[in-house]
Amino acid sequence: MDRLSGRDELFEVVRKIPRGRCAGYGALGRYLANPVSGFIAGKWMAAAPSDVPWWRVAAKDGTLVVARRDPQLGIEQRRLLEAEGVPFVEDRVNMEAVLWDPFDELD
DNA sequence: AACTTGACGTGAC
DNA sequence: AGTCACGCCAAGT
Repeated sequence: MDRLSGRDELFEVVRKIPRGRCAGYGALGRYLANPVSGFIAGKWMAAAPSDVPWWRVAAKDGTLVVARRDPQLGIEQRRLLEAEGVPFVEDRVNMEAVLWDPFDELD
């Protein structure tokens, strides 16, 4: 009713991820008024508008999921993250260092 | 206009 | 370690 569609609400949450931090799909989906699985959250992220920091979303273990279907985009995501000072281990984000959970912020 | 298909995970078993 | 259920929506046919 007076709430955004789950997808739009997800984008709102992604906008709140601070610079230099990174969140997992599952955590984001769980935070919504109507929680969804990480699977669904991922699908919604595929349609993320340009004004949301989509690159600050990765799999829980730090994998840049987008690289799976578009290696080029994966490279760009890594570049954007490193530009914010996000540390990498091999080809993954060091999630322990930068993990952002919306429940921790209680914005 | 109805139906099918594809789309950036995660944890439980 | 492999399989499976979970649940949404838009573009194409």
